[in-house]
Amino acid sequence: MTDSAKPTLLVVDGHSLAYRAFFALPVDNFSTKDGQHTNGIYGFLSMLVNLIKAEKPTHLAVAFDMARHSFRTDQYPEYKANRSETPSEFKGQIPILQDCLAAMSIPVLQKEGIEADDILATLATQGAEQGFHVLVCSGDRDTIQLVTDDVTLLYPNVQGVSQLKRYDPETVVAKYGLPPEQYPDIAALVGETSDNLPGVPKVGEKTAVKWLTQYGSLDALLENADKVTGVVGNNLREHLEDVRRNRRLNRLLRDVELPVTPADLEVRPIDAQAVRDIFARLEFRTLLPRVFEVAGADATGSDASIPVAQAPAAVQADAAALSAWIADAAGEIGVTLVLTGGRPTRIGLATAAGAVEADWTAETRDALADWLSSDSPKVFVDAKPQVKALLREGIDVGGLSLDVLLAGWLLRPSFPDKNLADLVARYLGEKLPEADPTQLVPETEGATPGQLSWFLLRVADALRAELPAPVATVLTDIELPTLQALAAMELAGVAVSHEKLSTFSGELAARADALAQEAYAAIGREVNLGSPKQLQEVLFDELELPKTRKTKSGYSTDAAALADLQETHPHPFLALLLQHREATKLRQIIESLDVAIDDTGRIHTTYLQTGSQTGRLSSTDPNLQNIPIRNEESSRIRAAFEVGEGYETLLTADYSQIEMRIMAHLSGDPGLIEAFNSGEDLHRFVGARVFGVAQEDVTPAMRTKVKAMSYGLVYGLSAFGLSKQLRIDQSEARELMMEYFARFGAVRDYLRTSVEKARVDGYTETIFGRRRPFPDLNSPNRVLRENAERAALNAPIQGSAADIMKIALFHIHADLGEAGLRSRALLQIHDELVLEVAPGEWDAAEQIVRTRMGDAADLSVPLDVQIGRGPDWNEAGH
DNA sequence: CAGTCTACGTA
DNA sequence: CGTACGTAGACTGC
Repeated sequence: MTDSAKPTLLVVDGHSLAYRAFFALPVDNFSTKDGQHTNGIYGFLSMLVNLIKAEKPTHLAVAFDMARHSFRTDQYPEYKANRSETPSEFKGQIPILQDCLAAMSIPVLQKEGIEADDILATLATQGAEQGFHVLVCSGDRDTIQLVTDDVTLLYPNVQGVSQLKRYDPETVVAKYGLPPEQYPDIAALVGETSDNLPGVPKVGEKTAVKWLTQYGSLDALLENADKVTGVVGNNLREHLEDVRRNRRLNRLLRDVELPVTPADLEVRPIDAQAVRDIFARLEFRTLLPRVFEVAGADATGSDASIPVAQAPAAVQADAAALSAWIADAAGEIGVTLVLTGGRPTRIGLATAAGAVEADWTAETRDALADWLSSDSPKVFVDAKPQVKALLREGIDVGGLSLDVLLAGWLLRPSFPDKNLADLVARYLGEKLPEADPTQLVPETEGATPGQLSWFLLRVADALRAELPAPVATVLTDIELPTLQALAAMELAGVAVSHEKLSTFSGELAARADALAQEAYAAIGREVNLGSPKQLQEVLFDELELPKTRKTKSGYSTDAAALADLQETHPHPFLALLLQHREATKLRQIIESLDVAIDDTGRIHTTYLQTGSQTGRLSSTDPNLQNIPIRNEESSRIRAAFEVGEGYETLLTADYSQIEMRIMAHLSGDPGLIEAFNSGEDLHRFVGARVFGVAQEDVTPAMRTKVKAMSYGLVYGLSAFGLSKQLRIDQSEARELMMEYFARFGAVRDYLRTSVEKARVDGYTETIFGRRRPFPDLNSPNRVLRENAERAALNAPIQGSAADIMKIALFHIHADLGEAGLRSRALLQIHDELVLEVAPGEWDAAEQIVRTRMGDAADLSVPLDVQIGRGPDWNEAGH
């Protein structure tokens, strides 16, 4: 057998190489947004990928040390005792690295009481015996002893892990003057500082090699120790035991009992979906294609090794055949509507038994309309655009029993799958047939609408099996009804006055220009006021103002920082810059609204029902949930949102202090519950309790403080944060918190226990059963853990509020429809709804809104609803 | 041209 | 060192 025909076994010491990578790569460049350090993981995987690419191993494993103690420390407690504590930033990366390796289907080996190098030694020995060419990759010099004609050592250079030096027997002899098996003898004499193994004083490699050459072996040298002359001879005689101990400890075990043999380590296909998931979480973008390249997988689609799944061919049908097929079909039907420009063009239907599809024509529409609006159960993937398209066709879809995209989001709100292909890969472990858009004549045909329906039906089964009962209830009782209300709201849109917007925009543009000119004059040159980088030059170099809060690439020029500067080092430029920012920001918002107005004078946002991790909606294109409200100027923007033609007025309805009410309910705090039941001003009530004064004696300053505290609680506020927010000493903030909790102790108890419960359960839960996983609550990384704690504290509160608003919304939508009213919901801004009320319908609409919002949840405190009325959003909002 | 950073609007 | 979002412009790197 020639060498190149031999299988290659690559065994890697994961711990030592990741540790080198950890120190070689700057941690700042390798952390995720939320603070997980990834430099060790990245460096290791990067090296491994290069190694696999270069060496093309047929068999592969990575070994890890298990804990600090091993049989070596049992024999010699001081072994490696001089090593400083492993940084916790590194420790936390090891389990994640092992998850990565698992996703890449690379065996991870570790064993109690055994070091990684012993596992490498055992596998190398077995591998060589069994006809493998073995590559050992380790950062520990003791592995040199493993080198033979069949075993090559890859040893990292000092710089890090990017360069590996190859050691074969010749290289070892060239470097040390002795064959590999004698390297431990050299090491025993010289000692190994990093392992806390002292050798013979004054003896280095040169002397050790000279002696070993002269006497032939370590045993012979030790026997003849009395013959060695000089000071070093004396040292040797005085340290014979050290040398014997070193030699005993640096011998790697070659007979560790392992659950695998080299033959079991054959390279297997990676789990493409798992790799994508974990790399997404670690924010490894460039590494992903490299891993897929060496794995021979396709980075854009699913794993190449997973065959494209086959769906039964869909029967091409006409209107009559569709009607007949539906009449025959039993149970749930998967529905896929192909849309072009928001209009249906094709439809595919499927049951487990088979699929059917047709072009969407007037005939098919009529054949399907009754069934589509009936209660007969239908499953969709991403139903909202399809429901919307059907609404355009005059069909109000009924029997919406499942949307697999929503179900997938409820299961994993952090990384929702984007489409059916993702879901098929994750929940069926199959690859959805997709046409390759880069090929003119695609090798694989994409699935047809009927086949897509067939797949989505199977995904639905798999998802249902995974949905915990409370989460399934959230899906059917909250999300699906909400989806239909949202579809109608998006379709309705909101009327916005182009005239009002463009007038205002023009004024703002002029103002911004004037402010910019003044600002240039104040500093004697022109800069791009929108460039933080250029502003930093002006502020900190030219004006020599004191440095502000650090950002990733310099110092902050945000509004808070500029306001601070203005207070300590007033300069006209600062105020002008702030005003310019304000004017341009407003103008941006106005412009983005203006271009979104359609030819009927309305703006149609898109609500992302899977856009948050807490259960809230988000709004895009344009975002109508962040329309300014705080200052005078912004009321002019809101005034541009008007009641539409054919309608009488806008109605706004918002929950007051819903999150604090949920806090009162969840904590059961008697004081807070009383506060809400008393109907008094919450912050006045709380202020009176906290400061021990009568309610009428609560000063505005007191009210501000408890208000900040109350809101802060919902977000996991610290004394530090509170002091910053209120611009008071930390000690005063701490005092305030103490007083607050002395009066409202159940709140603190609730917050504590809810995080602890989440730590054990791994997730938080809203009042209605919506869950959000929090794996980082047990992270060794403090930043990560504490971030997770604050988010976990907030999730049930924000999430329950979102649930309540959704429940209110879909009931309002349904009630208005059932009452035969034309009035309709238009916007949802988390705790506020905006409706358009038709002439003569005010009383009925207001009654529905009031009742449905007030009764959306049965809490131990009332849900207070504020309703406003007016011709535009500004007036209605007051 | 795509992705990141900074800044900022809302609840 | 307070949660949850989306968007814009400047900048960076391919």
